[in-house]
Amino acid sequence: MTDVAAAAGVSHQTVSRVLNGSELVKDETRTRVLAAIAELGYRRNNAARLLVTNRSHRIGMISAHLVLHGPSMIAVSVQDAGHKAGYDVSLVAVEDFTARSLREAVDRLLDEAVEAIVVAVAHREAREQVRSLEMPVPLVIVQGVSDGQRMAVGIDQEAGARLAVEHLLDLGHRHVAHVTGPQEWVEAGQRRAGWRSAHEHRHVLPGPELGGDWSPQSGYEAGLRIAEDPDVTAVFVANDGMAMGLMYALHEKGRDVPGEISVVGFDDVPEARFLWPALTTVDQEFSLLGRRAVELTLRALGGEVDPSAELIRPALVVRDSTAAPRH
Amino acid sequence: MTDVAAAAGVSHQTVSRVLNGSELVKDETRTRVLAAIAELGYRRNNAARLLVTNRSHRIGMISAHLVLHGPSMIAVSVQDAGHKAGYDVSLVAVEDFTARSLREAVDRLLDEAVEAIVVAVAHREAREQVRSLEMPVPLVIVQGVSDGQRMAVGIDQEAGARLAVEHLLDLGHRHVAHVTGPQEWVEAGQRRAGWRSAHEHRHVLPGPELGGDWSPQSGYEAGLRIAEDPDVTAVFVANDGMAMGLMYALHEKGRDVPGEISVVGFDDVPEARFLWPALTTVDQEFSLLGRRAVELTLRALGGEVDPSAELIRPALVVRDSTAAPRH
DNA sequence: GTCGAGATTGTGAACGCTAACATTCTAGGT
DNA sequence: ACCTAGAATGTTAGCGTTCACAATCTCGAC
Repeated sequence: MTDVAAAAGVSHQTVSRVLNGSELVKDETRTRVLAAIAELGYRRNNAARLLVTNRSHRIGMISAHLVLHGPSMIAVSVQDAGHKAGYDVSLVAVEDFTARSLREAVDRLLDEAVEAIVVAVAHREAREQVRSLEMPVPLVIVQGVSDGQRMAVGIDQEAGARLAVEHLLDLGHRHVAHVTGPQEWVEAGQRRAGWRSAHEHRHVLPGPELGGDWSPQSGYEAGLRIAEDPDVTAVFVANDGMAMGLMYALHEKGRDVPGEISVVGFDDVPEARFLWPALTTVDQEFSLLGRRAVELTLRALGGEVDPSAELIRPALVVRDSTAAPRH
Repeated sequence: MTDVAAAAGVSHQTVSRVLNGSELVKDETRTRVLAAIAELGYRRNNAARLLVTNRSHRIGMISAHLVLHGPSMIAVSVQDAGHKAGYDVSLVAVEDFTARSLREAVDRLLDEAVEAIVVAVAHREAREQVRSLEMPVPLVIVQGVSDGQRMAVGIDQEAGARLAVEHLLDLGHRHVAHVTGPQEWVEAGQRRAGWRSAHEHRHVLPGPELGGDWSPQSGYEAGLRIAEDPDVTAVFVANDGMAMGLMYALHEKGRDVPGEISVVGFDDVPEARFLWPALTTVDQEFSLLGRRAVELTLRALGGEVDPSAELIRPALVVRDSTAAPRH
């Protein structure tokens, strides 16, 4: 900066003013400074800047299971929205949810001087651990939150599940079976709750419930069991990956979808449309979620105390894996 | 730091020494300092540190198309490997490959004081643009590189394609059709080259070539055309997503896979095993790629000039979408 | 006891920037 | 010509570290 100042024949402070877009610089001086900057290929040192201003323009994000569709979409979209708002976003992926590994993740982010932390981990355990951590910066929760919750943005999982189940019930199915996600995930619990409440609302008993772990393999195993049960005519599967595995098992056992059994997934992964049959599923608008998360973070950073945001409503995408039951 | 020094009754320099694990501190003093640190909840300011040391312990990565399987796997694995090596990694996603947007991406990273930049964009245009940029830090290319290339790590796409095509030829197919990726991607070109060379090697003419853009939709369109051509008994599709679309089209047209037509994909996405029929495909070890990229970066940072690494060999995963042709 | 080498600790400056205040221009009014 | 308010610019200090060197301890050998 001193060099630039010398080259332009001004003081370093004037250079600083130009860089920060101050009004108090004569146009002619500004031009001269800018020219010097260009000529010298000068770039301002952000470490020094951060040191004195204490503003890093960086927000941190903690994620997990980045191989799964949802988490990775959220990570990308937060990153993107952050950039657009002039923030860098640092991502750290955790592999388990012990107090220790979360503490480490938070510390790593704090060391990077993040101004806020976005937690996109829908694991119950993780959630509690993080909450209990002392946090010198605002903390925003993404994913698996409930309505009205402060400092949190999310998609209404329960509503999504209800959409799926009601669609099936409307088609004339007596009840709907459910393949759940792992119950440690709050989303899994919420989708399950939606499934139950949709049945209750119609005063019918829900179909059988099978446990899964999001993986196609676990869906496959659930499918094998469902194929044996002549009573099941419709299944709501907690994500598209498992739905795929399940349909594979049904195929393998010679059960027709949707002729004998209707299937609804959750996520609307890009492949869903090209499964055979094309999968009816629930679409979650992840990119909007990311934007909302950043927006909320910014509000908190702006001094608003414990802002909250509305849940995003998912939408049902009806394709070919669902039909009325045959009698 | 001054506070800690005061609390421990030493000078700030001694605190600094403790923090940096210097040997020259009496055990007793060290203990006292550590206690003071813990008590005051002190954490060292990295901005100040960076300012004086000029080492950011951060490497930058430029990616694109993070929704696609390959790019996102690579991003995650570089990030991960970087962390394990004690580096933070900043990711910036570019949306197009103009000189301007790449310049911006690089600038953004340089502003974050990255010590090296990893470019994981397999777009020809992007590649050239980046190469032409003045770079004050080492630049490592990941993806779509060729053998022996300096400062680059990659997976041998051509070998992978040859594996796929030879498998089909070995089964007795006369020749193999190919659905390509977009030709702006160097991977797409390499897979295409592998497809051609496998045919040449057997002294047979390759089957028809259809253009795709990685999307299942484009695979679907290619599938529609292939379904009409009675001459095609085997297709090598440049990625699994398009293979899915293609198989969907074949189903729709009543063509049996693999009875009438065999299909091989590329990527081995987690869903591939659960397609119906389960997809034969080529597995790329992305996590290894990420590790190699970081390793190479570290070597360059360590002063080695233009280090190079071997290409990673992909593996064929044979499942149910391929079979011998009927006569 | 005294000296000196090595161990341990301390001191001051510097990294590149911005904040706060001080100084110098400039132009309009008298 | 002279004053003054506001515009434009400059000066100094300090952000929290580490580096280079200086100062002080400690302990064994004489």
